Amino acid sequence: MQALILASRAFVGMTARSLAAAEEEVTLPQFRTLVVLAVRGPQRGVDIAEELRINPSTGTRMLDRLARKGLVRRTRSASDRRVVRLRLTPAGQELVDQVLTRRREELERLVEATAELWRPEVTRALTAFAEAAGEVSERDWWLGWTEHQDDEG
Amino acid sequence: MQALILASRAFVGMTARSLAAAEEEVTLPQFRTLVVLAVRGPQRGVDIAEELRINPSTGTRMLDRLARKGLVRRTRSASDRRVVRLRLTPAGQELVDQVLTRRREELERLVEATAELWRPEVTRALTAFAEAAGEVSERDWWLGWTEHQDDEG
DNA sequence: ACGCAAACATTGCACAATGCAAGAATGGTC
DNA sequence: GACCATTCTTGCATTGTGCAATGTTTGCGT
Repeated sequence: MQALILASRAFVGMTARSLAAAEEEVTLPQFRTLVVLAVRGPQRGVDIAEELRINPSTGTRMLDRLARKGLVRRTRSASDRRVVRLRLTPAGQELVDQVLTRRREELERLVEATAELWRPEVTRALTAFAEAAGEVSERDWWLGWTEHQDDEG
Repeated sequence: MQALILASRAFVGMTARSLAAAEEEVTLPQFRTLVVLAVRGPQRGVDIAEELRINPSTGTRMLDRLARKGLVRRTRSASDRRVVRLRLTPAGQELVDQVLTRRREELERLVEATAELWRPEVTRALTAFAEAAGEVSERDWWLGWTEHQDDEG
């Protein structure tokens, strides 16, 4: 169990490091917003807010900031003029791509370095543990980190 | 590797749930501050700030709020009148105790439920993984969660 | 003893993130 | 057409955050 805690921590640390690249351009909540748009495609404001579990008003202002930075674009829907359609600009897409690519590379490197560890009995044990520990939703998972999930020190 | 991701997620979800009890009284950063005081004992403001990796000014105001809630107490040091000594009030101590106790119980329940999983080869694999993934500092670990590390959905 | 630099806490300022409540615009229904 | 629901936005309040400046105190060197 202690070993699992250690391993979880290491895994999380790696995820946090792969995010560091983006933190000069956007904050973590802003990046999460971008990821929603990258993963789900153009969305309505209300859908983004729901996805991120934030109040729509918070979403509006988050998107204000992202639009100001040139990372998302707002367009009023013609079919339903209440809704605002949000989508990534090329710059926003690129930012997300960079982080996701980096993360994937880190993960691949790690998989390669530890391939021999993942024997069936190990993965069986982890899966059983996950079941015993209970369910956590798929979404939100890797997005839910604070800036302070870092190393140093 | 996928299994480890799952297990990590489950573990984190459990941690987040054990924090939920406190979230009606204090925010997560506030709770982290309380934990520092609980774990390290009475501290100077500057030490708390360093421990939490925040600016001292942020710490001052965080402690303002906690003092207003009656969870910490400030006393000017007599030996060095520059420093302010912070310590938990009984209410603050109790709040931390509640959460930590709950977390410990959850962990014990989980250990018990999964005891047979933790064979030597499993823990060996996890430890090796942690080493390969790189180091993350001991402190900050379980404190570094946002409120959004929840389930539902 | 004096002065000066360092240490510590705080305050001022700016900004991001957040929720609730209210409002404006639009769409759909009866 | 009246009414209600949906969608977004704005106003207001609060927390969390950092940087810069300030005030107080300490310690050191001369």
